[in-house]
Amino acid sequence: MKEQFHEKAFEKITAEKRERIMKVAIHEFSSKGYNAASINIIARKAEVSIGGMYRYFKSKEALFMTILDWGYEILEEALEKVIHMEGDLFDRIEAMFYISLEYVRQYREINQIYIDVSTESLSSLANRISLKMEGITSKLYHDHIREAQGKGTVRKEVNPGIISFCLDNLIMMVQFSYASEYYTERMKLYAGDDILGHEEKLISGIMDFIKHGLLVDR
Amino acid sequence: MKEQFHEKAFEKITAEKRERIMKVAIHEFSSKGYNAASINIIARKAEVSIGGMYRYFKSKEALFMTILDWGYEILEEALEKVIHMEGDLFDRIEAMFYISLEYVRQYREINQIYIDVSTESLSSLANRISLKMEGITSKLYHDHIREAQGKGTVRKEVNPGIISFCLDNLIMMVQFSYASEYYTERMKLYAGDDILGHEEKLISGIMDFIKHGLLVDR
Amino acid sequence: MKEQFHEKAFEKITAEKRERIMKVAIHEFSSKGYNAASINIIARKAEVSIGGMYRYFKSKEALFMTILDWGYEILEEALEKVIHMEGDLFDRIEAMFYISLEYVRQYREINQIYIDVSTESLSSLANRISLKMEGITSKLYHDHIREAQGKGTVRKEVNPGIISFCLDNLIMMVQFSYASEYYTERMKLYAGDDILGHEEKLISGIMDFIKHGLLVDR
Amino acid sequence: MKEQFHEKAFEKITAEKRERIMKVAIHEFSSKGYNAASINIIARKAEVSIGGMYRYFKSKEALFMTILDWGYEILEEALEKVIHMEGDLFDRIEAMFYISLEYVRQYREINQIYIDVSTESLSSLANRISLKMEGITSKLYHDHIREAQGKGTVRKEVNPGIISFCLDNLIMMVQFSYASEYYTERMKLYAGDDILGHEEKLISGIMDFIKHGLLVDR
DNA sequence: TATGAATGAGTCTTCATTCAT
DNA sequence: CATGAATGAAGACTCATTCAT
Repeated sequence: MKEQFHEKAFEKITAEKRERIMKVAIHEFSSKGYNAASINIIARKAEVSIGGMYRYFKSKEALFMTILDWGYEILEEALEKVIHMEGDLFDRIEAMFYISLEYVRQYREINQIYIDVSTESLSSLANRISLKMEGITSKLYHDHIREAQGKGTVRKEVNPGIISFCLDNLIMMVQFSYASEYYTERMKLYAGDDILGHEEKLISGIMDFIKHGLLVDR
Repeated sequence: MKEQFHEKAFEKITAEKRERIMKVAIHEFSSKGYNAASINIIARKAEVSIGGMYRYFKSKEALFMTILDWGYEILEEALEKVIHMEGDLFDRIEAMFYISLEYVRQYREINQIYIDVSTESLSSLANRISLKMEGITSKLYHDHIREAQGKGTVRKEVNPGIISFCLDNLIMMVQFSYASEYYTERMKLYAGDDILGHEEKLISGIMDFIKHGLLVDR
Repeated sequence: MKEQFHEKAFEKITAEKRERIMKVAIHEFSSKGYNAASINIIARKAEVSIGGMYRYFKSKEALFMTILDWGYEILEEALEKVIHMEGDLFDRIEAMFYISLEYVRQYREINQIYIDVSTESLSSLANRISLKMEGITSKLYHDHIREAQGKGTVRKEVNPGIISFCLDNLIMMVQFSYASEYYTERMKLYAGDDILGHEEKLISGIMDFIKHGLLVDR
Repeated sequence: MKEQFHEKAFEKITAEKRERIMKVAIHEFSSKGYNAASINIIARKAEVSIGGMYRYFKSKEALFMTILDWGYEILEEALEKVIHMEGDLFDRIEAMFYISLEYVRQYREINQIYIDVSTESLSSLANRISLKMEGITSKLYHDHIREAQGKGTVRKEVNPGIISFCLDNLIMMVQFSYASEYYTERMKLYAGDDILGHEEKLISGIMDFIKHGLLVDR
């Protein structure tokens, strides 16, 4: 039974209105951050009365959580594909890169919000939700690394935990780099100004690094 | 000629007072985030008059920038060691990990603030400052990777830009993982609960991955 | 022809629903006070639609008045007994004490609301209702004091008006003392912590005082 | 060391301003009750900025408590006279009536606020303060009743606790009757419409009742 | 008749900034 | 120079009441 952060009233309004509210709210939170975002402004921009807003969401936090949750649901769906796909460890990792990229392209603002959430100041509740997802992917990496070690393709000395950490770091940073302007600039600084628009090159470069890092020496 | 974010008056007060203000401000910004932090509270806690605060810093933003700047100066000093150290690429990378770790341990709160800054919502000016540093390290990686390729130790196919990006991502994420509670939890999820306190193991695991990822096949 | 504060619609609903609304409303008003009480919350808790609420009562005030009225009706019934009982002045006074006690025990929350009403801030209309009752009892005292003076049992110098006032004050304060926590504490301060549960002692002590105060010297 | 409910800043402003704020606040609280009173309105009427208000008082509650406290201090001073006066029990009781009357005439609105405070809904903290005073007077009555019993003037059977309770009830109700319109109406109902302006008659009537109620039979 | 969605003025409170002293 | 009093716009949130369905 899923935890709900919005009130039932939010489900009863027209899809158009619901989406308008979410869109405006996501934009407000992503561009100003949780604290500076204003419910009153969101209400005005979404052409909803303030009282209405509070019928849909008990509090500012509830609205924020609803957004986080919605974003994770979408990401979860996307990850389902990786979980059930065929192929070896590296196929999956590569798929993860492309899915992350796809996700950030479609939902850039949501991704910016996630970066915010990782901030010390945001409520631990938000943190916990946000970690749910990581639990799934970490297990995914672990299992497939072990499996590959069993098959003899990945080096025995490799520590699955530490490598999972590295892999997710690499993927997450690519995602961040496409989500926030700051990280985009940073990526351009390292990988070159022309990296934008050449994502396959970026990913194949990283995959090459990963494969050599993990595969048994030939 | 360095950009200054504080007023000259700030330089004229006693070092003790200056440090007290910085300490209190850093704590306030790191624990509450930029928006929720309050200049009035900082002034009160630092036992400085509000008027004084505004004589030292034109605005809340200026105080924030001063903190960022100060943090980067310290980091810069630390990085100087890596730039001038002897040893090969991998020695330097490893040194970077340890220096980052040392830095985050000594200046945890500053590091939390940097995480905040990478957020979309904080002014692009802050972003620019924060990127200064990355410029230096990216060049460092680039140069040494090329050098190592020249010597024949690192594989020719390796793209120095992309790998620089990967290396810094790995280092930065270790740093984040020790700075913010959120990222600490995440690291434990991937690398195991007992990773805290076993930093050499973590770093040697990552270094092993990096070396295999870059070295020519034996 | 009784003044009605509710709409006719309120009489057409089932007794069960009517009582549920009254019960919830009494609880809300007594625990939060008139201003802080919320019609919307009362509606929700009583499982009545807001629109319904406003069909039964024109306004928050009308609901409040209905409650007051209902409470007085019950008290009135109880007082009927005293009016028609046999016995002398003092029997009646004592009966008043016991009836008040019984009333406050059964309808504690209503009594708390009456305390509220005596407050300057509540509308003068509410005040008028609340005074209806006092008119009856004051006449009761007057008449019986005069009668007793006629019979020679009560001292001639006694001013019936002033003594009525005193008697009702003593009775009302006992009632208040059992209705509100504040007045309970106060009573314990004066009459001793162990007075609760020893109401006969309290009342007989007061009656002794009253009798000596009024009776002709023997 | 007295508990302070206002901020130090409140002591530093001019007496004129301080009194203006108190006067306006007392009027607002007494006429609307705690919940309906608005700090913003108080600020506007007292010609103080909202921010200013909050520099003087941490919260609405703090302002309210400051008022309560101030009222009690004045009452306390007045009661000092009774404590240190010469005369027997009845002289003191009579003095209490006159002091209460004087107090309510000078500080009618404060007295209305006290009536409010005894309401169930107001914070227990306010209640505690408000009970401080009663502690003093209850002891006063107790002691003097016992003393009079020792001297043989007051009947032995009289229970000092219960009688203290009665005495204070009678005094308090006179006070209430001059403080709130509701209680004034009620008093007129019992003691006659012409009782206003004939306070000596009222008090001597009550005193007669009390004396006969307590003195040994002659 | 009955519902409950919608409204928006108004509540308490915070805080960056200014400026008279 | 230095202080800290003063400002008031803005924020999250509540609630009596209306009205379309």
